[in-house]
Amino acid sequence: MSVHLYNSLTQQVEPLIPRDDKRIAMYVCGVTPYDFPHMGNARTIVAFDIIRRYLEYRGFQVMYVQNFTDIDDKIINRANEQGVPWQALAERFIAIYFEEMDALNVQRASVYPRATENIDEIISLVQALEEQGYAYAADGDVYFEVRKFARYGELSNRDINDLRSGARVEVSERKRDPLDFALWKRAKPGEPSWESPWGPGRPGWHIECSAMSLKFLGPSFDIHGGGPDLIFPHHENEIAQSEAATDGKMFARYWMHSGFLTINKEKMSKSLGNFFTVREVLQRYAPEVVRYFLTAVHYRSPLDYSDQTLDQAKSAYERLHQGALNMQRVLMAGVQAPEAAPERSAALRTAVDGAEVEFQQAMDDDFNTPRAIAALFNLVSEANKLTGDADFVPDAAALTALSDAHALLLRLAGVVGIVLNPRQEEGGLTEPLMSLLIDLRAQARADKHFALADAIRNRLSEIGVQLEDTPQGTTWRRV
RNA sequence: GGCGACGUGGCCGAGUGGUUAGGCAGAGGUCUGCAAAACCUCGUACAGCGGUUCGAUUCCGCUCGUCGCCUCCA
Repeated sequence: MSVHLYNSLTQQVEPLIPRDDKRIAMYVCGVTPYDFPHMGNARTIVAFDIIRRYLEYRGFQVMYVQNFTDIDDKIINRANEQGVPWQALAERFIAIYFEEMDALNVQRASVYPRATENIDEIISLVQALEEQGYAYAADGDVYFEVRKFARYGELSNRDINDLRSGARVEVSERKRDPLDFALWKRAKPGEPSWESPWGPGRPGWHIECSAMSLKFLGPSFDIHGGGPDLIFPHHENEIAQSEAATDGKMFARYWMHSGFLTINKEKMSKSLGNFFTVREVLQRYAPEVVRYFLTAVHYRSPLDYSDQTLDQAKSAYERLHQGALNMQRVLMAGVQAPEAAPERSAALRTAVDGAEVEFQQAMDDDFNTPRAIAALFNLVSEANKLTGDADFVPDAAALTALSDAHALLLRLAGVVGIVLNPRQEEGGLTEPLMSLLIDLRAQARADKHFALADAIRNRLSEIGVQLEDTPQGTTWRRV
């Protein structure tokens, strides 16, 4: 099987056939950096991070472009509220965006173009549309004439005549039709602006994505993604202006949209005010857990945020993490049975041999992460069955199987961005001190000084360190 | 009003025309000095009503319900 994905444009699952053999050109609408990223932003960005990672795992070379809308009403307004220059505001939140996405283990895109760095391209595109009769200037503004583009509505599956014209669309004296949208906005006094053939102004929202995707990826690039609330009008408008400007060349070949992050089953959004920022959530849950939470549900399904769903994600993540530690513990113990007993590890061997195929089949089917993760749980389960026996002493075959299982588990988890070996502080005193305490407790237990042994364990527990006695000795972890 | 998605066991969440998803929580048990971790066992779920079929949770229709888009929004 090959990679299949759901194309919003055709509303069905299709095989992914890139424009250029093993190379994939992918554009994802990024954020407007005027505030802290919220969990809804993270959901979409993580979804496309998974897609990108999996495509690379499958041997594709991915050119991944993600923009920043760094000039826009929201930025100007927020900067005015705070009394800071609009550039400084955007710069600040771009930096924060990177910090937080890094924490969620989001791989950097190939390029992060900004609207303000591509004003020339934007102006050229608007000019082209004007020359070809799709756009008209009006008093310093330039609008796209929607009714001139016959295929308008194809992505969002709408008939122009069904849209409640004027009822909820921005009404403007300068527009010929309420559906028309701004390509270029005349500058109001005091607003940031750039010189243009229509006078000083700034780009409309939609045009920047067309200009930047065409610039970096060219027409008919492979995948265009974004949040589901961008389908209409943003992506619809992108298609209209891009295809109108390129003689009808298909703009993007596959359109992909993530599902909403909801809270109490309602869409989480800034305008509803019911949002949680990534920062807030990271104060309560480890970044690996948050990443797991965002990864364990199919990217197109709604994902409900609550303490309960996060707690469940935490427990599930811990199981995977603990499973990896269990394997590692046996491998590091360096003990091997003199007698071969390959039948004991046969089940694990079978699981190891099948896991990657299961994982791939799941991911090939429109990036089905829940199924892919189930394959990881199976691996952990088989390894635990083997190492959990009190009388277990690994033979050579078992050590090989465990070593393979461990490597595979970490590698496949990594393909969907789940980190099972969180970075430990290096060069600190923690490790030697812990092993000292564990040795002292072991001695106390051997001497039947259980009160002392339990005191050590309890005091450690109070400071968030959990001791676990296993057949291979005592281990510890933070809780 | 137009368009669309969805309704799976206590919870989260895949999937399929007839065969165990997976996870969380819970109960019992094994191991352990005790605890934790781990392992074993336990839940016969697919909104309702019709239809197609030898057989439907899975296909079709209707009803009910939830949610989304139609305005800035990931």
